[in-house]
Amino acid sequence: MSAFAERLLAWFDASGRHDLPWQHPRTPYRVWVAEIMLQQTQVQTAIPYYTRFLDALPSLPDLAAAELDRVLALWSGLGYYARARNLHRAARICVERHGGELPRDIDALQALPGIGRSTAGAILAQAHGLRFAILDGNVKRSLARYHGIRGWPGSGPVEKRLWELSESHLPQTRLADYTQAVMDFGATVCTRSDPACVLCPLQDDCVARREGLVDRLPEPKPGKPLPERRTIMLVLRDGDGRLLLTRRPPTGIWACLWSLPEVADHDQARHWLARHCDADYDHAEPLPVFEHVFSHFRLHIEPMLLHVTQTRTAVGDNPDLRWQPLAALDDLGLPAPVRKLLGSLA
DNA sequence: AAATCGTGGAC
DNA sequence: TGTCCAAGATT
Repeated sequence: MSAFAERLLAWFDASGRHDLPWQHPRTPYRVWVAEIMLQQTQVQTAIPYYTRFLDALPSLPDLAAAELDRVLALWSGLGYYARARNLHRAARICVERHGGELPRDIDALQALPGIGRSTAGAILAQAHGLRFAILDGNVKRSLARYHGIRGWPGSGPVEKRLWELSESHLPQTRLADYTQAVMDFGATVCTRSDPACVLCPLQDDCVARREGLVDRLPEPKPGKPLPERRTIMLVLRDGDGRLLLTRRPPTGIWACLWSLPEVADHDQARHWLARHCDADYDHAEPLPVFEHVFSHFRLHIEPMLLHVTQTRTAVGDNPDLRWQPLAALDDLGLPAPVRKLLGSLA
């Protein structure tokens, strides 16, 4: 076994995390949901969502049988909602083609929507003890430092090299513990800023440590300026404390979530109101403008509050439009800033 | 290969 | 405050 794996396993036994929710019991379904939920998401952020999700949908068949709206409601606030849609779709595929279980075959696993190479490896190693590597942000950072790898880890050639290194360190046994160990190590010792090199079990062989490059590796992603966009959100309220929501299209930002009607300008707002509820836009009350920042653009949101009486006209028989009681917003998947905005109305 | 896809933590 | 980026995948 490589010194890398041997020392990490010893470190894990003494200092790793052994009480994370998905470790007890460590079933394939529970590991799978955790791995998807933890993509691009910190452990601390995911845990409350995870416990709520497993409480509501404790098994894969439960997930497959659930409505997508319910799954998105459980995911609401976590972001990257394609993860929830793919999780739901993959569960139904498992019920149809794999006997209601997650396949153990790496190719069948990776063929499921939302499961890439690293997530497939993490599931097989943690749930079944199989000998597959992972390459998440923790492992990329740790290996870039340990081996002194230059370049941004997200670039093609560097990522290819890191995959080779990750596989080269795999032990022959204890794959579940080892996989948890490398992630714990990156999250708690070999951290992005101010890593605990003094406590590091790998410090004697770490190239970055030896050459004084710890704070320069891994190299950062080339930055780009954030484009700015603006939108007007219509907050339509009826006399019974209900709000008019619209289901967003199946592609693009916040796909399939329920949100407020959006228009580009005040002229479009008048047209929208004339078509749906004949409310008087001149009586609209501008609420405070606020910003919401995505990974790839910044959105300026201008909410306009209106009181509506012609509620029947507004909905018609459009299934993507509904009046939702303020007290029942938890039943639907809403974008985080929309949930916050509507929550402050009460 | 580069864009797209959320939100919040941490410095 | 702005900036980076976190248990990445998909197109």
